[in-house]
Amino acid sequence: MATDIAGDAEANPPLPAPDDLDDNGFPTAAAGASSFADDFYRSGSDWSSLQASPWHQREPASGMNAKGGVSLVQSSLFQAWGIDKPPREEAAQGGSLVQRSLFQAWGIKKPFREEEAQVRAGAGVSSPSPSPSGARSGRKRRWGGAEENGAPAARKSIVCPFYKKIPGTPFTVDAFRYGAVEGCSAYFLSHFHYDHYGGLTKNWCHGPIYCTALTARLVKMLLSINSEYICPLELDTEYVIEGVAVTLLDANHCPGAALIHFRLSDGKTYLHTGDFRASKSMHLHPLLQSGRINLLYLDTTYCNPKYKFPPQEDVINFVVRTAQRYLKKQPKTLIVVGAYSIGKENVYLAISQALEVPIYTDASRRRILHSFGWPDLSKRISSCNQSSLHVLPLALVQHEKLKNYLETLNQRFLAVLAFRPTGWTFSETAGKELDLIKPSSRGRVTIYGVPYSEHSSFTELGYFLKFVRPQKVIPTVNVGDAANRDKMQAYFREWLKGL
DNA sequence: GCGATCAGCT
DNA sequence: CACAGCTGATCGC
Repeated sequence: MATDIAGDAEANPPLPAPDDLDDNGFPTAAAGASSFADDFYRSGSDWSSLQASPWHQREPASGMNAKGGVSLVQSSLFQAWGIDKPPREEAAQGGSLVQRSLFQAWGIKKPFREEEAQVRAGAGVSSPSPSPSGARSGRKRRWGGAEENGAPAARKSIVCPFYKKIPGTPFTVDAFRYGAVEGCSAYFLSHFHYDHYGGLTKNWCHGPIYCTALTARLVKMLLSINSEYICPLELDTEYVIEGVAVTLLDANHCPGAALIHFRLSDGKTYLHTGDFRASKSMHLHPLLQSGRINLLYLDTTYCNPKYKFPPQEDVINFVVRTAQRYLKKQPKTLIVVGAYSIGKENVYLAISQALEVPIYTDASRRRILHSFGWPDLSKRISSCNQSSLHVLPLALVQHEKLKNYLETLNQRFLAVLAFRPTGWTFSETAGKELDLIKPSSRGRVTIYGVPYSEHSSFTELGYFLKFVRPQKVIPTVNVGDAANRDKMQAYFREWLKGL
């Protein structure tokens, strides 16, 4: 059979579901709303090979515990496959985790959901938006905005889009802004960036949140989520959750970011990339080498040939060399790296190591960075702003603001050299040499935009798809625009041709 | 007054 | 362009 791609134009529409569950195991939404299958087909795809029995009728997998929750079936896949891996901090102290109920380990008193504990209609999801697919003139999707006619829509009125649901399971990924999602009893968080955890507040009460241990620490620390909802999972360790084998893999994105691998009891395997940068090391992972992926949820942030950028290592070398050059010319130069809450750590860590200077940043970021538990990073963090390396919010990396910032450090520095690491500024100079990057200078402030991306480039996406050979692909980014969806689907088709 | 969310902006 | 937010205004309590 030819590879099916989400969005195939000549796909046949499905028969209407006979009851309140569609043939992928998702409850059909309230009247007027769309089911997973409806939305999937509407986006133009053949869904026929993904039939799965409804989740609430399936037999639990053998590893599932009596309470219908979670049990650990293998302590580590690396262990199981005889691959050497250094022990992680949590794993080292939690050896007994393997045998114990994870509910107990996480301090959960009772399972969140028994079979009948379906989300009540109207509990958190009110009547559906008239335009659920939200094609909004190229703007990023907004949630819960007032619709055109009449009174402002109730909050949380936007339903969870199908591409955040995992068919045949009661799972969603990065779907926290829709209140209680019908049929969902386990909410996965791929990584701690706002556009993925948005909607998670201290009042969260819709079900357990599964994520990596590092992400779990951030959720607890910064969002004040009741810790009984937070379920940290070790990387490369298979868990059985609601009868589905789940494994988190390093996503090579920001600290704590994970790919999520699902193996259903009927043998279907799905991979959700969250946000990721495809890398060679992923090709070595046992779970991605063995067997085919039936369905791939793909981070398509840069799924366009105009996005080309070098390996992160090359960019880091460029940044370090540039910093050294400026310091030689002017020893009283302040080096600034712009960054969001988490991500880009390796850029300033490399500068810190090469120049042998500590990393200064404000107290809130220091707290976040220390929470990673990375000794090489922690030991270089300083609370003294006399260091010549500062990490600032990206919003501050502008000429006027850096000029003001320099003045607050009265005379300690005479110039500022700042870096904005991002993927998309490089689209213009695509294919060019790093050394051709021209900084923007104004007075004593020099700013370099550098193509340091934590998402896959277009070519890396191509390599990844050819390696994974998914039967179907669901893009998860830039899906608001139909023309763009079609373009991406054409790329997928081309990459997978003949595989 | 307070926390959550929104439009606008980068 | 569109990353992953940030700022200031507004909403609901």
